[in-house]
Amino acid sequence: MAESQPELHAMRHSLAHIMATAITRQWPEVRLGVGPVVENGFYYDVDLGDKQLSEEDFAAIEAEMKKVIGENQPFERFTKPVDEAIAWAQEAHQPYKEELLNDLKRSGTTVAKELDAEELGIAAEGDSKVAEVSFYKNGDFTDLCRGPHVESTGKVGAFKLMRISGAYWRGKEGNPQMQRVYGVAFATEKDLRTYLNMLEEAKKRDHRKLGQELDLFVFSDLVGSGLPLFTPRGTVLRNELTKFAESLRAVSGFQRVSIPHITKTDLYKVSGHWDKFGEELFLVKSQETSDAFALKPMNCPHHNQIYAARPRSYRDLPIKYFETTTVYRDEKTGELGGLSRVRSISQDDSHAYCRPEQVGDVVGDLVGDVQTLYSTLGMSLRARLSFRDSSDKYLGEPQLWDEAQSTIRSLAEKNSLDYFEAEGEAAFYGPKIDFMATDALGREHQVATIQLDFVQPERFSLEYVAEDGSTKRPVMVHCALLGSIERFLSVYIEHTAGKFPVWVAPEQIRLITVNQEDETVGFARKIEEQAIALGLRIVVDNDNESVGKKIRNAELMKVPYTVVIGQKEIETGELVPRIRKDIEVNENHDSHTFDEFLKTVANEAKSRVSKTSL
RNA sequence: GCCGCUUUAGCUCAGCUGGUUAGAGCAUCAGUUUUGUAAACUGAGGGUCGUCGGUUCGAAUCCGACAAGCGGCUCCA
Repeated sequence: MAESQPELHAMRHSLAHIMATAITRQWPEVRLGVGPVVENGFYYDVDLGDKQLSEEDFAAIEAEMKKVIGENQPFERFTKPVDEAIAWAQEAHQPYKEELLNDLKRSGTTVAKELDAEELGIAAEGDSKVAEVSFYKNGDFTDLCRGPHVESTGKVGAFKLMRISGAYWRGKEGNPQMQRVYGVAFATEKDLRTYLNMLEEAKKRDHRKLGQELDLFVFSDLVGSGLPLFTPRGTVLRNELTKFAESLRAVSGFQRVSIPHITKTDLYKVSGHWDKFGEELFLVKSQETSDAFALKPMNCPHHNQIYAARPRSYRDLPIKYFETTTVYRDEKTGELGGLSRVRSISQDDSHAYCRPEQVGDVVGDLVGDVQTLYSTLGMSLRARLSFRDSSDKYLGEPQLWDEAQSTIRSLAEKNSLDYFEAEGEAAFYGPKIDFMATDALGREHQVATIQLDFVQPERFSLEYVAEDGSTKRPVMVHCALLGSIERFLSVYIEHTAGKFPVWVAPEQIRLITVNQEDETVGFARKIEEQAIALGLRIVVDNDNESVGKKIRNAELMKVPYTVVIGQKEIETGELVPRIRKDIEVNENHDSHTFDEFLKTVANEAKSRVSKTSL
């Protein structure tokens, strides 16, 4: 979905100016922040003092924007010496612009990230880094701007204002809060409609909505925000996905371990997490001892203690532990939402301890597992190789880093990953591979990750005895295939729109009885028993409702196979299954005996085929 | 945590500018019906209108605080 055409970029940028023009016409006292292009559109940060914009103002702003567009004002570029520009900003009562200009003058950039925190917004003194700055003018509206723009306001394609939100000036808490008005924009009316339709579709698939409709999970005010409770159906979903992930682990030689969900806080003082993530810890108080406890926010330190419990030989390595377990993080309330961001995070977590020369094999296996998992789920993958840059924030021996990074790079080649390298994205403790999965709507989500860790083995003094009798440090490899299972479910529910393939479907077959007579219900029960014996998830619907109504209910619950049972089926022992539309059927299901039908479905489930077209 | 919006029955929603016993559809329950591939019929139960406080003769309706949800910001080992 990346839009990279320079023209479209210019259109969006110009629309930001046009919106600022429109807002300035209506509220001349407006103080403007920045108005950049973002994915799919643009925004402008505005400060209207006491006046709070709301979405009700959109109609008026859009109308005014259309007027500006209709006026087809040319965008004129001109430059001013930087000091004149500052004077202009002061005169125009644009303090935010003035601040930007001062940054430009002093540092040659306005990018907050590139400026030291204490430098931000300080008036410039002495020599200027830039001599001149550029402006764009359309009609009466003039704005400090690097450009580029379209020729004139008439040439901006199609747009729509979308929403409004609070945003700190320059993203810094403590700075004045501005209002950010977002719009989307595309080259043509048609592209805009396509995009809006995609949003509609995404809304229909929203996992929170489907979670409610398909009875997958709930929240309770009494339990608390960010703590999802999984219903029987939702639990099936979770379990099938984790079972699959776990089965891949077993093949790669991981051993299952099991740890408590709390620990003395001392553990995190040793690991170093206490200082870095202390605020995210849920603290637990003992009424018995004076020790301070915490709910675990990650599993590695616990797993490390299993490794450290006895001397390890180079011959034992790699030692690989895995576990599907839940960690708890006291996320800020404003960050929580559906299953995407929760406070109880289940992970299919693993830690492998290996000799440096084994890193390639260990990571290679994991990369293979990630590929198998996501191709089975019908999602394409992209990998980001997160390496270090030249700064000194990274711990561990540089030589280890270099070797590991080149190992990772060659693995990416060998596994023909669709990858790119990102310098400076590594964790301070080691390089990593982050996987992004693309869903059915073309949205990309960060999912699995494989991280090398040179630091924790050091902190916990993890060792093994080498061939020559010396003591050495193992390298640790963290990996979660699904990542956060809750977040993964949110992605997967939206990817499939709730039409789960047979192997994950909470209910695979629904039997609908035509009436409630003993003979009919008895027959259905017998089929149910057979199905259960084959490991299938089946439900008999013998409610006192019309067949049409019961079909409808099964359809709404997106059950893959529905079978109506009446006199005909009892007499012939054959059935005509009703098959959910997205399921591609190779075999001829038309005239099956119940026995054959159940076996076919059981095989489909067992082989984890996803014969669905999403 | 910050800004804005929202919160009425299990679900989806109505309830005009504060004024008598707060409504609907679906769901639930009961009865009738014994049903053939996307909604049978009749009836009943169910809400201290998110919570607490305030204004008022009177609050679902106005104000405040808190909580939860939503959209963003920020953060994300």
